[in-house]
Amino acid sequence: MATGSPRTSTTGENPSGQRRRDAAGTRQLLLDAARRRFAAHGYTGTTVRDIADEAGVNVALISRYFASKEGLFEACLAGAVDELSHAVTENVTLDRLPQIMAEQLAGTGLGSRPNQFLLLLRSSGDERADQIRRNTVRSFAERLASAAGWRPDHPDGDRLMLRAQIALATAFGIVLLRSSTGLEPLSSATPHDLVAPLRDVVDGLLRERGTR
Amino acid sequence: MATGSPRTSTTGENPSGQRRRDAAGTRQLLLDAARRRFAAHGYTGTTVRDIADEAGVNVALISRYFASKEGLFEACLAGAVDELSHAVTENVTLDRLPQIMAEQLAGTGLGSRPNQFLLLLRSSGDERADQIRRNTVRSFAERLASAAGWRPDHPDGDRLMLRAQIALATAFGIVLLRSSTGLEPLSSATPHDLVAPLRDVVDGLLRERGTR
DNA sequence: TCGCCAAGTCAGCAGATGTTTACAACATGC
DNA sequence: GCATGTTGTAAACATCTGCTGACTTGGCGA
Repeated sequence: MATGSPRTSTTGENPSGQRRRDAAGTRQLLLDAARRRFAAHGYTGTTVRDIADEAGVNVALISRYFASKEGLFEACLAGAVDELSHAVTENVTLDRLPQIMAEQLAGTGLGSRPNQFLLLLRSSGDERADQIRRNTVRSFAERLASAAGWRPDHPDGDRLMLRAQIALATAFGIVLLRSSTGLEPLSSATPHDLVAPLRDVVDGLLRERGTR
Repeated sequence: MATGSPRTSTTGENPSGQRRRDAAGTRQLLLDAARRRFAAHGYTGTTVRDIADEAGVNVALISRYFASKEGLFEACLAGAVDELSHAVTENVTLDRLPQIMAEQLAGTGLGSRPNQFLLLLRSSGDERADQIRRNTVRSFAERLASAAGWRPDHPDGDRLMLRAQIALATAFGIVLLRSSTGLEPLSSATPHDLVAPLRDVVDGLLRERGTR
């Protein structure tokens, strides 16, 4: 795997297109490497030396730029939350949801897209990071529930929220199975392969058939 | 939390009902503690001293009885696979599936039931253990697919298998969300709460509506 | 050109971690 | 009682891990 996206700078580049001394660029290299490592091996399964090596950067710079391993993890989480929140907008409709989920779960954008989801499932033991994780997951569940007509004071709202959370669980489970086991055909499924089954799941869970 | 189930022996017990020297009992204490720890914190997030302390046993006995931390993990995995295979029988029907899933996911049996599922998602880095995990997950997916009419040479069998794997992903995702985030109402949902949504998921994914 | 500060390197510390080794406590057969 | 094998304990080990402090190197403005 590559050591990360090439640094995009306008001055001081060496022949390979990378700057030799570029704080922002180095920071980003560390973030990218850390996201991959944390997502793949979890927090405790990743060492700062692993990250530094993958980024092609000295270990001590992690402490310099992120204060600590936990700081780096929080930065990764914040970035992932940011991108995901942008992808799954606040006002989703049930009709568009399966397509969005399929693209996010199996998106081919650098192959780094599913990492975002995985990060949300990786506990670091750090209380503040876990708080971010929890809030993010809850926020996503509420967006799903809203798409199904849920409102904070909805009568029988718990039932709908539970179903939204189960739909979210399906998404997380798919990412996890794809990354953690080589389960086929799921692991190689394209967004196009996933959208029809996901539509059936979403419809089955969230499409109201009366109050049932 | 208790240090595990009381040792069941017939001789040499002390006043508290526990034998002071009982290899099989100690082994079991270690297995129970390890299952809880591994499921809750993952392989790398669990130290042998954690396990030994929770079991109330000396650390060195892990090496004695299981050769290594990896050996202990494999033993945990084998036990979990055993219990789960027994719970989800080979010939399941689509009708009974939601009830079985709900009970396995939210079963109150000691509160240790969902751990089994979690263990299947915890990678140890050990190649042999990961092989067990993969094979087990694949076996479960095939049982689900079979319930939906899938056969090894089924025409368009991949489509059905993919859907079965997504159903399995839902199960794993639910366990994960329940344990990893305190997401409500999902985390407190009883088997009874889960069975209706799960039925909708299973029906939506696996119940054939013609060949579609 | 030169001084200065940011960016990067290097070695090492203190604690944690998996494992081993030597030893003590106990139960059992004689 | 005593020898013997089993069970449990304690300490130490080599290595790994996160982090730090002193140092070097490079780039930029004066």
